[in-house]
Amino acid sequence: MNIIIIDDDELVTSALKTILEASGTLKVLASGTDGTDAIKLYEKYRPDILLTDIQMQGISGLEATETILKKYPDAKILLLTTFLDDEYIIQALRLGAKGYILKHDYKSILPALEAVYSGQSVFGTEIISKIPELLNSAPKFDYAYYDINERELKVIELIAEGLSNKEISAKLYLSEGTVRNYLSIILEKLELHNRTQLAIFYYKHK
Amino acid sequence: MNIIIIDDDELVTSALKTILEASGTLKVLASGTDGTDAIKLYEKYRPDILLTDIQMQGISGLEATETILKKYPDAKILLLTTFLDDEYIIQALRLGAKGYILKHDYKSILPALEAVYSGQSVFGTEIISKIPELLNSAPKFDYAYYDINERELKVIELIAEGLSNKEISAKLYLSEGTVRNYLSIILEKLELHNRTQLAIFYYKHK
DNA sequence: ATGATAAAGTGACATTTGTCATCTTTACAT
DNA sequence: ATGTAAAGATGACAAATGTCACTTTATCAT
Repeated sequence: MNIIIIDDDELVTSALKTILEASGTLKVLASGTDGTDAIKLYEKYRPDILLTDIQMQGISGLEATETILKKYPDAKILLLTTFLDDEYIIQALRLGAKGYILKHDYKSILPALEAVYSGQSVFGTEIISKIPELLNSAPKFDYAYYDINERELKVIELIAEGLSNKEISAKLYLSEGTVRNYLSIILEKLELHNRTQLAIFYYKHK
Repeated sequence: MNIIIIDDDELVTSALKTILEASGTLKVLASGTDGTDAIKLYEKYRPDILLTDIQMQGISGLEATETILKKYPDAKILLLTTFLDDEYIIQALRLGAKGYILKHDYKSILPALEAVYSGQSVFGTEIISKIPELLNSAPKFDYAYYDINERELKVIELIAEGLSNKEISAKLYLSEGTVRNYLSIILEKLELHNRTQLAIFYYKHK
């Protein structure tokens, strides 16, 4: 298995090279210190796997991943990073990286490389279990931003359950007219035109 | 690394035992042929990893996974199966299995075990890229089941975009009255009461 | 050619929805 | 205590929505 290692810190790349090659199962073809190196070296060597840090000067590991995968969709890229950042993880999943490993989990690196080499994808257990949240919480509705208060929010939620104004008024101990007024105000704030659009908006942003 | 192997076919378990132990890095503590064995043997040996088939007589690998994880939340269970079945995959992800490997991908098994042993989760690349769909398409709307035809479906989609009957009629070159009739029929078929509920239904099932 | 079936339209109707201007009540800050 | 907001209510109204019973038109198998 031939790999390329990219990391900001040359101490890290050389340490990794030593450790990984000691296993006897792989060869480090080259190493670099930023996204530009990653792209150049990938094109030059076409390694089995590119092992790269995310946070780096200039072009990040994620940007490099995107560029490389656009040109070589089968590229196997394993991301190496210091911490679990939801944004990074979402990006990594969307782009199609084959793995996301924490640096301090150094014992995981070689097994992860082996698994990726054999065609699998490797992510931390915490990541797998968090995927549903990660993907749902993408846009997220900022009620405060739209100046929606508690009461109005309650009305929105009930509309999003498909209730009529009358049913909502009963549930909230308000008169039907009041509910209508709330709805009218909500629609204006959100720049929508009817309750159906509101329900749709709610499901798209929640 | 100590593991237990479960598979319907004893030929498979013995072959796996031979192949895997040849690596010199792991020991097969025991093997069994169904979900009951899986549970019993897991409790008896508490292996580092339980490698189990899904389809088996009696208690399936997924049911065994659920039972074991309920009692031992930290159990590392790697599922082994013959094909990619969306339902199985969803279950596996929900339950918290540490991996899902295809049997014919025999070269992946050892690396996957190593990666799981080191604390990672291993899933096929196809699975990772399909996760968004898998999680969204969980219940899936069977239009045919509800006896919804092409035209009606189109109306549903436009309502789910928040359009009014008038706008829909313009888009579909129908009269507004006809659109109203379609809606009325759709609501009856789906046992809903208004267009907002229909939009919600659409987003929940698509 | 004709009868059956599906697709589309009409008109009438009761409800619901959304908008607006205008109260009443309550709270509460000064 | 007094003025000013906020929360809630009312009533009136136009427009949109949903239901129903029919009619028209087209299609197509026999």
